[in-house]
Amino acid sequence: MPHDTPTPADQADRFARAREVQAVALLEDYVEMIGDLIAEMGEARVADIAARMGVAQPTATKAIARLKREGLATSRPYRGVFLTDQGAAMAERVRARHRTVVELLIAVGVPADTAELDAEGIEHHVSDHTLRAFEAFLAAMPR
Amino acid sequence: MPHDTPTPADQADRFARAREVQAVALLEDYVEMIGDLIAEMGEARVADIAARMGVAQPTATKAIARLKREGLATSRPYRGVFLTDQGAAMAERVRARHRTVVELLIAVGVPADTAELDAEGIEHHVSDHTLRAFEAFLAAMPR
DNA sequence: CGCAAAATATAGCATAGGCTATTTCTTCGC
DNA sequence: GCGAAGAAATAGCCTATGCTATATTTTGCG
Ligand SMILES: [Mn+2]
Ligand SMILES: [Mn+2]
Ligand SMILES: [Mn+2]
Ligand SMILES: [Mn+2]
Repeated sequence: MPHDTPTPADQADRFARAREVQAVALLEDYVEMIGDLIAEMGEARVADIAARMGVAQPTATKAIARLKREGLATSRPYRGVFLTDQGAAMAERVRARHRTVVELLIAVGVPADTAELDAEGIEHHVSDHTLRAFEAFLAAMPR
Repeated sequence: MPHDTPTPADQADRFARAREVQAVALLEDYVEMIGDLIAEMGEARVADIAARMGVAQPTATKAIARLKREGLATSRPYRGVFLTDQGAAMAERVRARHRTVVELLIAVGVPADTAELDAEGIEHHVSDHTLRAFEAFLAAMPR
């Protein structure tokens, strides 16, 4: 039977899932980037975080407050930001997924710069199941 | 030169792009779905829109107000919702992209139901450039 | 018809995520 | 060591997107 129309409830579930993903996407991006900053510069300062996210400094401060609230980061006033074990684990996972998504896009013919641009949004919606499929596809690639 | 680290400004632009995409994603989903409802049922009622989006009815009403504000839909109180030419054109585009994304996912080995689930979020971040690459990849497929 | 039920709109509330302007703290150079 | 500059925090504002509770309008039926 070729592509049934999904039931309204099915479709509602899909949209709900997309909304949930969206709610954590920002946290994922911050955590990944804070990890990068610590790796590159030894510390993650609010000003650098804001610059890389392309937001105003108070916006970054507010996001960091949320990271702390959710147990992903720590910080003390006027000091840098650090990842908790949980935050570091998320950063690791998110970074690996980001790489895989970019590679998959390139593998199907997307130019590298476009792949990077689109991956920044796409990555958050790639489920574990899909990620494994991407990995298998890349592993099976000629070249 | 293998994958330079992007400059902070480059990365900021990528995040900014992802934020812009996100701002129109909801409109795209509503417009596509309103188009579906009109095609299937002859009209799009607020209650059906809310049910398919998986949100409360006032949430749908509010989203419809935004569609109207942005020139994508029309409606009169207590009557159904209609798409403007602009809204119908967006629905068409979004529906085609949705299909292509699902097909691409399936083509690289993602199970159909997972593909549908992930595509609902992914689609919005697929640029025209990437979409064309997907189409080319699918066209070149054996089978 | 005429009224109850269903559909829709409205009111009012919350959170996330943006912003600018201002205050407060830290750092650094003299 | 002190004062200016720089960094971070805070205050206060806005919009988008959710929600529940309630009012209003339309519809269908006896
Ligand atoms: Mn991202
Ligand atoms: Mn990323
Ligand atoms: Mn969607
Ligand atoms: Mn869609």
